[in-house]
Amino acid sequence: MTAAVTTQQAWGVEQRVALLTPVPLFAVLPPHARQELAQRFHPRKFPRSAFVFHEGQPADTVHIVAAGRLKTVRTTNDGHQIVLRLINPGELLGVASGWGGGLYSTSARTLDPTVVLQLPTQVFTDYLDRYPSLAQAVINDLGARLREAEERILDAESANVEMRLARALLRLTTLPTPAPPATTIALSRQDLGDLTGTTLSTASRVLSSWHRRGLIFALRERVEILDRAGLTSIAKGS
Amino acid sequence: MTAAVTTQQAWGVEQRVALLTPVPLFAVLPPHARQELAQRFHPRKFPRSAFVFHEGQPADTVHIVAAGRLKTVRTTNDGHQIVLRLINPGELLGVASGWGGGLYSTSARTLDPTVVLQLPTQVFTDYLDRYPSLAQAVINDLGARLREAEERILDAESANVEMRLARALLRLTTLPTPAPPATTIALSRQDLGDLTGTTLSTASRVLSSWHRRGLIFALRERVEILDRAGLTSIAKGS
DNA sequence: TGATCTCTTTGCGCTAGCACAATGACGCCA
DNA sequence: TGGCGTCATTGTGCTAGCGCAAAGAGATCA
Repeated sequence: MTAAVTTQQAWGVEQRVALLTPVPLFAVLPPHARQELAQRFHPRKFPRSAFVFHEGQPADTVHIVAAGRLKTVRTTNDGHQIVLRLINPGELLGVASGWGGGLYSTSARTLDPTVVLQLPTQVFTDYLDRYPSLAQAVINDLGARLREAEERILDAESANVEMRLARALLRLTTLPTPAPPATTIALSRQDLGDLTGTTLSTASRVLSSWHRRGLIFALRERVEILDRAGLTSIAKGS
Repeated sequence: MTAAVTTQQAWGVEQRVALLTPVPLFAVLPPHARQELAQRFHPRKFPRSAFVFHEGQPADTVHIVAAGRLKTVRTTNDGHQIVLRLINPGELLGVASGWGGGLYSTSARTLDPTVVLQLPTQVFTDYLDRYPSLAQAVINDLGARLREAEERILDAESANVEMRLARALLRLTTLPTPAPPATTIALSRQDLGDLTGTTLSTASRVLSSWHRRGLIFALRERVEILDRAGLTSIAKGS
């Protein structure tokens, strides 16, 4: 998953292909197409907390995360930050944001030092035209993201802060493998708040309370889940 | 837009094609493909307040609204209703809901007497494979819906009830033509509440207040916008 | 080993808007 | 034209959670 991408030079063919191989979306491409595509991505490194792009910029690039993590954020008029999506290695970014010569509707910012592979949108759409299976895979992906977004709307409009936070923690550790749920969430209280539509203070308060109750182990920029069942019960509304 | 579809019998070739012609998504198809596709849609009529499908059912059908209006809704554990999307004539439904043999994640219910054209998902994906331009159009559409959904998340998590309601009214009358904004919204207070994540009571209270202030004209199951600028100012947070 | 910076905890008052509920208006059908 | 069902209005508490703010841990770097 997190390939050994630590230097800036040396992007050999095999290395490039190796970065693309684990990406689910490109699994549908025949090997030679994947190899060709790998050549056209342009790798870039970003430090922690850097912006990969800003809301309002022309959306002319498709990005894929090779290593590290990103968040997409929007800032409201009154200075509020909302985290709309977290993006892990292997995931695509900038596909929905703007298509028809549009602008990015969010900003993208790194959570860790991150390597991103960038591709001109035009090239990507060419591939979509040539490989219907890739287009179908993209449709699949967007459909899944749309369902996630609707889930979030539901949460935001009907669940209280405790439920939203519990659901977020569970989701963040369940994605997307059907196998063993993770146990650690590496996010600040601020980011957890921005992700659940609450404030730093409230998120901190709730997590502290859960820590005291033994549901989680709360430390700096990290939450360890101790009692999954307990959180599930809170997520459902006690 | 609302073709003269009032009888249940008599679905001639021209009539079927006429239903498909104004659908933006199918504009990219060559005429013969559109004609062929028209033959495979199965038309169905629904009375007001009827369910076209229920959350949890297998998502094996793609729907297109020929006349009338639909809403997609979800009911929360505590009996709350949330309206996730309104669907007007010419729009597609069931594309994102379930793709990979999934289930509908929402229920779809008519707001008016409605005619829906139904197509097996399998047939639709076949067309996606054969016509890359259709696939691109679908990707476009999903992208736009994703941006709308993110906008709604933003609203839900950062705006107060007045702002959310004002924004909803403005959006409902602006979509999607760049031309003259409409002035009437034909929705009950309940639906407006379910659409903005508030209650019937609160929606009613706010609209009454705006009515008194001359911003809107509020009557049964209908809102007329009188002062667009005033609403815009509220939408931005006064 | 401090100095400093970032992240977190916690207290306190305040209010938006929900829950609950009764009453009133409108429209449809026989 | 009266009766009934649906939709809307409005009143009265009550509380979840925000805003503001100060003080307390961990990290990081020289």
